[in-house]
Amino acid sequence: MSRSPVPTLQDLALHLGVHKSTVSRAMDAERRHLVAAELLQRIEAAARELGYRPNHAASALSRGRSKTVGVLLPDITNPVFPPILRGIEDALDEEGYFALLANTSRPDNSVDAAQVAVERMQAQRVEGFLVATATRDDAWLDSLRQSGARIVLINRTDGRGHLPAVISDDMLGMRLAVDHLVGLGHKKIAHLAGPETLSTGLARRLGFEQAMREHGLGAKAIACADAYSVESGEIAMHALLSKRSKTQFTAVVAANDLLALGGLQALKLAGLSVPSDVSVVGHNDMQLLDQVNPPLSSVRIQHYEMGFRAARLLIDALRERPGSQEATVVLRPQLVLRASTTVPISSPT
Amino acid sequence: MSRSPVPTLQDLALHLGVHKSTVSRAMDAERRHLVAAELLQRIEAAARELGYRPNHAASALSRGRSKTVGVLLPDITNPVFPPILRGIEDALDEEGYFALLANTSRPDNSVDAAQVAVERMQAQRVEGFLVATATRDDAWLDSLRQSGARIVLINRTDGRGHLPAVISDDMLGMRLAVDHLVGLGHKKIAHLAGPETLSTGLARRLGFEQAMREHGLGAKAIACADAYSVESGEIAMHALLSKRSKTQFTAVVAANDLLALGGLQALKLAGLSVPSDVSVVGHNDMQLLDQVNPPLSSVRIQHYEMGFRAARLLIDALRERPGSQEATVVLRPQLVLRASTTVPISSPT
DNA sequence: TTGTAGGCGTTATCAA
DNA sequence: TTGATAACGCCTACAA
Repeated sequence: MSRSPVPTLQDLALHLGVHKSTVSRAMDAERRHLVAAELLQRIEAAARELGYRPNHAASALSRGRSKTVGVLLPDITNPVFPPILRGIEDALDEEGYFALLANTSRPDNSVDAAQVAVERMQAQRVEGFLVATATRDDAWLDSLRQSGARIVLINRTDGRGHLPAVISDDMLGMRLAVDHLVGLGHKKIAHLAGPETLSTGLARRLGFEQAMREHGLGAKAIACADAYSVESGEIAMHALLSKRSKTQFTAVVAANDLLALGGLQALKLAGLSVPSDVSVVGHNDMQLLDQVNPPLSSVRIQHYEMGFRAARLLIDALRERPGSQEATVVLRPQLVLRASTTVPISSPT
Repeated sequence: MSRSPVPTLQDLALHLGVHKSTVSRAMDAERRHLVAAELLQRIEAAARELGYRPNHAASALSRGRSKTVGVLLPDITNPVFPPILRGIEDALDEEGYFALLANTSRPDNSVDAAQVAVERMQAQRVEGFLVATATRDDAWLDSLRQSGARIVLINRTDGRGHLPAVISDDMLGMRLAVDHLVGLGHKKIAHLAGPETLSTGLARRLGFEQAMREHGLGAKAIACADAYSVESGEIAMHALLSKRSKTQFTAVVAANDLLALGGLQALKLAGLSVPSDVSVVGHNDMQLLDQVNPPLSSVRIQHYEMGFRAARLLIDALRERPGSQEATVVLRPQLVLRASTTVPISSPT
């Protein structure tokens, strides 16, 4: 039968007694119309029969497009990223692209993990990058940009706004949370802030402060967690509680659900109950938040949509569709109310 | 300077006044020693200077190896898969491989999503497949196998054991749960089973039944959920409760944490408290299980390890390292005790 | 130790 | 509408 395990265009051509470039044309939707209808039929039949599979590497080499993009994220194990990735892949899939994924946060040499990943991706000739690594130290990102790579950021912007990005309106998210609590009657509201090295940590803290200002309230009670984790949230909440006699807060807005969860534990330990003593609002609305006790109110972010839109933006840019080039898309978050917020107690214990 | 945006071996060779095959050799760790030390230095310097990046498509075409494997899973959004994927990628990374990912469960044409994905991957000339789609209807898998593709299954085996796989010992997992409950004094134990169409659903149910048999206990109270979801768990638990006057169970083992969570809700609704009225054990030990109320005991599965080992197995097979060829690796689960189990009440209400 | 020649499978550009 | 030819960038003989 066929000499190689998987037949090539040449094999097909030989089999049919036509030239391989004719077969090549028949395989390409864009140029198929140049082939006689009857021949086209025969070619397609033969392709099916012999089990022809296009060789992507050859095509990539020949036309210089790999139909592949690099995706950089810290750790797919972090629950915010799966929906983002799913969105990315669904969008890529529609256009016949594949994602090459790299988890850049590694236990060992976390420093240049991103660098190394980028280089491997460049060897694969990815056509662009989707960067969701959310950290604000972007030395490698800068050099990547300067090398002329196409980049779309996800869930954060670069300092100077040079790069297109798809982000959530973090300021608005915090405003929604604060507005809700103020609407319930809270005046002393604390903030469990995320690390300032992360753009979300910073933006949400600023959003909190601004929202409080808009209501004419002070934003004194702020504790910064040094990571988005339950443990850090618990520690930060302890810090907040130690000053509570001064600040007298009756509600807490956390920069992240994990922090809120940690905060919940610290509150319980301190003998305070949620929401009757202290109301709590999280951020991200990650899965299973409705299963904790009490079910946690949270600011929901459109993770899937972020990924999807970012991938579309990148692909459009690769096609040089004008107008989508330098865009930054800002998605609206939404407050999801559950059982962790209520009217404030008359006076804090 | 260089004529193309990214220089090729040829460009480097010209720049240095040597032949491109010499440069090629210098770039390959395996053949670097064939190049004069001093020349090697110059080549490396020039490569850095001109910003040379190997073109993967070209080398893939030339040597017929894409350094790429396909990963099929239902949905990265399902919390069991991120650690598996992370394990896969860490293992692939070590060997310079990339994963091409496909989420095969799609809202629309879920039937042949896997087929389509496989074909796209074959066009990319993936060297093998890691299949974690856990469903037991494997028509496409069969044909894939027969086409001679290298495959390693994750978290399930095929019916006839034709394919190497990395799985968790589901029977043992259930035994751990049952042993624990029996040790506490429970005799009437119910099972919240998963869908029988999934290998894990079936295996865990069988494991449950066998474990009960070993203790001389009957396994009558079993309700099958039709999906691994909180809602299905709640429904199945309602079914169990409706017969409770007959079965009088004092403990429940769930095939999955989500089912257990749904079960928890149904129990609460029925006015039963966990663990004082009914003990509950989940399965998978997914994240945040320690945050629910009460913190759920669960059978922990080595997800990351499953992914890592499976990827290694595949790579080894690709290298035809003997002995690793047809292996099936069975990993041991572990019971993680939290607050959802205790001694049975003297007589069920 | 280095150079030469040919090919991997596809696409692009002409020419017929 | 089809065929011929030459890339694409790298690798692998083999020759020097």
